[in-house]
This record gives sequence, structure tokens and C-alpha cells, in this order.
Amino acid sequence: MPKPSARAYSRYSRDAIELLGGLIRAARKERRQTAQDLADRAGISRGLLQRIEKGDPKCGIGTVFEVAAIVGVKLFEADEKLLSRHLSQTKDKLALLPKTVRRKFHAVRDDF
Amino acid sequence: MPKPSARAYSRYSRDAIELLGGLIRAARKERRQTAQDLADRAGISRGLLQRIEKGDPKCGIGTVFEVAAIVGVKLFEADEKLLSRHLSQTKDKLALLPKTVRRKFHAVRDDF
DNA sequence: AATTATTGATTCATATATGAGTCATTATGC
DNA sequence: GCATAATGACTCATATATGAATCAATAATT
Repeated sequence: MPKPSARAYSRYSRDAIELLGGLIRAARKERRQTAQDLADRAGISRGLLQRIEKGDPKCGIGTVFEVAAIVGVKLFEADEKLLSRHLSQTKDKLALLPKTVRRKFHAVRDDF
Repeated sequence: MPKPSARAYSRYSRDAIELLGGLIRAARKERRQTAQDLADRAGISRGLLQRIEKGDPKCGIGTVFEVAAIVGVKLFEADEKLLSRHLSQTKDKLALLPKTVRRKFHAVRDDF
């Protein structure tokens, strides 16, 4: 019997996660760094690092980003300064947007 | 008594995650989409979406990326085609790198 | 102004990710 | 070729993320 129901992920998401993991692994090896060593630096277990590098969608985004940062893989192609600037810009933008959104249609009238 | 020990995240990681969450929230509002509606589409609870948009590091990377994809936030600033190409390139590169790395130094001689 | 939808912030039970450990395999350095 | 370190693939116990539900506050429509 197949497992009841895991979560479903789109192709795009899976590719992106797998790519991120692959980039991490490549970067680690280029630095000639051991999996155990990187895991230690990131404060995680070697097993978890293995799943991250393999592209497991069920890893905490915090740990993944942390590991990526350590080996120098950037998700936004932005350095620290640019990143925080972009961050505050986004916050400003959010402040302008309406605080709550309202669906345009109350219900679909299909009874005619 | 302060909580024993949560995990630590670097400034960069926190900023990156918070930025991603903010981009998601901004994109959702621009589409005039309800939090509940987006959560439904992503197959997650509204509470989890809330944490994602707020930038909680402890969310599964799969769910975060999935939500981002739904509202059109591009990871790696790459569309679907570019992403899969980059992915296979990385795989090729990994095939070339040494399968295991070896630490250069067995131990640090500090006994002199 | 009144009504109603949306959101943010909780709490709690439960599903599940993570750490620790083991084992077999393989590559590396000598 | 040998010794050994690194890796991949498991298992299991436990910490923790997630879903469900609720409530108050606030914004948006009529």
C-alpha cells in the first residue's frame, strides 16, 4: 500500500531545491571541505546536511540558507549590504499596499 | 529561565528568508489574493503561510519555495527553463569533482 | 454607520523532521 | 596494495513544526 499522502511539490520547486543543494555540495567540495566539517560549522548533523545537499524539500529553510551562506552560495545574487537594502525596500512597499485584500466576488452566481 | 538553546542563524540568512517572505506577501497582495486562498492553493494552513511571509526560518524549504512559485516569485532570478538548465549543469559539474574530499591536515601541530 | 471579511496572534494535539548511531562501500593518501 | 577516512543509506528516539481552532482587532464594502 502506497503511503497515504505526502505533500506535493511542483517541478519548479523541486528543481530549485535540488539546484540549491547541488550548488552547496559543489561549493563544499571546491573548498575541499568534509561533510562532517561543514555540518559542524553549521551546527547540524551530517545526516541533515546530506539531505540538504540531495535536495530534500522537508528541511528547514533556515538551516539550508545557513549552510548555503557558509559555503558562499547566494540565492539572490546579492551581498549582505544589497540584501538588507532590498529588504527594507520590500518593507516600505508592503507598508503602501492595502493591509487587507478583499475578494472581488462574494460568490459565483451560476444559478441562472 | 531563558529557553535552553534554539538554533542560531546568521544575519545574512535571516535577512534572505525575511526578504523572501516579504516578496511573497507583496506578490500575493498585488494579485489581490487572500491569505486563506493562497494557503489553500499551496495545500498548507493559513497559520503556516503567516509564518512563511513573516520569515520564520523553521519552515520547510519545500513549502516556502512552493508558495513562492505560486505567486510568481522567482528563485535564483531564473525562469523554469533557465533553472533546469542550470540544474543539469550543476549535476555535470558534480560528476567531475572528486567523489570524496580529504582534509589536507591530519591534525594541527601546536606542540612546539 | 453597520456589517462582514481579513488578518495577526494565540494554544494545543499530532505528525514529522532532526540528531545520534550504525554499517557497508568506496576513494584517497601513503 | 594497505590502511583509513569519507560518504551514503539506513534505524530509532525525541524534539519540534504543522494543522486546527479560536479570539480580538482592523479594514473594506454597502
